[in-house]
Amino acid sequence: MRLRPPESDFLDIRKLEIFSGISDDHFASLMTGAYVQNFPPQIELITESDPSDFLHIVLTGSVDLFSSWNDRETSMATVRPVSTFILAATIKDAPYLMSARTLEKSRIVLIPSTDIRTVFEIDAGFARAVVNELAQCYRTVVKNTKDLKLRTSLERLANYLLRQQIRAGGTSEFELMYEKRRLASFLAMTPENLSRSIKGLVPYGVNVEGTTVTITNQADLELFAKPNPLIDDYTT
Amino acid sequence: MRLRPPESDFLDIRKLEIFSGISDDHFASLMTGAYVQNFPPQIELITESDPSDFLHIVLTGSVDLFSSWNDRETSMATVRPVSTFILAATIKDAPYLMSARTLEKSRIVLIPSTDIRTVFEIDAGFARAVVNELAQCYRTVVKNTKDLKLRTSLERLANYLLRQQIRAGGTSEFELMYEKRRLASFLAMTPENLSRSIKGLVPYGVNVEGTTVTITNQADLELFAKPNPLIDDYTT
DNA sequence: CGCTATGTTGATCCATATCAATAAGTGTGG
DNA sequence: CCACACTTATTGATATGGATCAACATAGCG
Repeated sequence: MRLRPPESDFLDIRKLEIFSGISDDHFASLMTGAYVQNFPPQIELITESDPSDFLHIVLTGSVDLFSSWNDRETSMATVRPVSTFILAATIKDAPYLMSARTLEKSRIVLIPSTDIRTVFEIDAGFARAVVNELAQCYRTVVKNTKDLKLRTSLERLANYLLRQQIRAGGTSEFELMYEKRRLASFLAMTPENLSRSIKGLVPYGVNVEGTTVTITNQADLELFAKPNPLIDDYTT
Repeated sequence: MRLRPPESDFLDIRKLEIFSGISDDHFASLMTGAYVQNFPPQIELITESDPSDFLHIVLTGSVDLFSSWNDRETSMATVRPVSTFILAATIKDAPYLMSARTLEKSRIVLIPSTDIRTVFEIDAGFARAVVNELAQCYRTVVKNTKDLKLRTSLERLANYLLRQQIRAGGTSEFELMYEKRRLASFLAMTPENLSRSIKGLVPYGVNVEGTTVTITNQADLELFAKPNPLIDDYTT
């Protein structure tokens, strides 16, 4: 079951922002303890409240981060290749705040948290990169909170579509990255409400057929959505 | 206008978690460039989207972090002594995502962001402490998001009161830390809704007179609120 | 003191959730 | 390859949490 990462994965991981400043030695020693595994879809990789034993890296596929309370569940984020997740818990040696499950067949690297913390203590370049990654994560969650607190669900949907459009390269037609059920949960609405909201955006120049989104009136949609870099730009 | 921090402040700052691992030399050099200022209440210290010129530290008083979009405004957090804010923006050299205003007369230290970034690059102990602080901040915001997405406003209020009770030392009677207007905004509700929600908690053993909260039935309140460390414990 | 901002209460409206039924995919095994 | 089961998406009807609007009370504050 335990498999060292092969060279090809190794290179993908090395290219990650978070390993940009690490010494080759320290990187090698992290890889020595690392696992790589292929998971089928819908596998729960981690469960909230569990101790954070591994830093996870998604090489291929995608992973849903979600949370539960009192029989309710909500999708918090989707992790796509190549990026890490559960970094904060690993660093703080604190329990996971979110659960994670594969959305599709996914290739995941697991690096023991103790190894991460050890290298973090002795490799200043790595520590700096971790700070950058965490600062990025923090800012993303803050933006998300602003989205939730300052916008209605229709506005959240409109801005979400504009963000996806940019990720898809700015074309007027693009595909939804995941199923509407979970999109609804991510946007803090019910599936029924999402269904109706999609229709509610037709007057602003949006058409959705299945998973295909077509922006028929970019100007109108932007006028309605009022996208703002301090909420919608996930790169800064 | 520019004032070096006097010795007494200096000591308070030095004791901050974030300066625990820093060398005396580097700390001294940060203090050399630092300002200390007393601000009256309701002064806007920073404005979202502005470049992050200073790391701020609240010595006394309190500061509200808030955000706006499309003529709406929401309170994101309250910073109380002695702690820093806007660390992520400082580290990333990115624009502020939130604005900040004093709630009361407050004594604030300002350390030029460039100085912070410089020391951060050369002082590994400081870098590690920054990581810890950021990881903490990140986890707090994640908890906040879970609170928002998984709970109704009544449940958020109930859990907020339980958290405040703990902060106040666990006594059945304690004071609300700030005005209801802003508490409502922080909890993502209107003042009217908060007013009614407070009444809505009477059946669960809560009485509020002015700013004095009395928990008359701890068990009932907890049964209703279902507090959870993965949402409500801000220390882990 | 009065003035202004904050808090409360009531009436109403609206966004969104919930419940229910149907339709449309999606996957599985015969 | 199709039939069946099962999940997901849509649509309609209704309920409800919370917002809004308006009036009044209260409390800080110059």
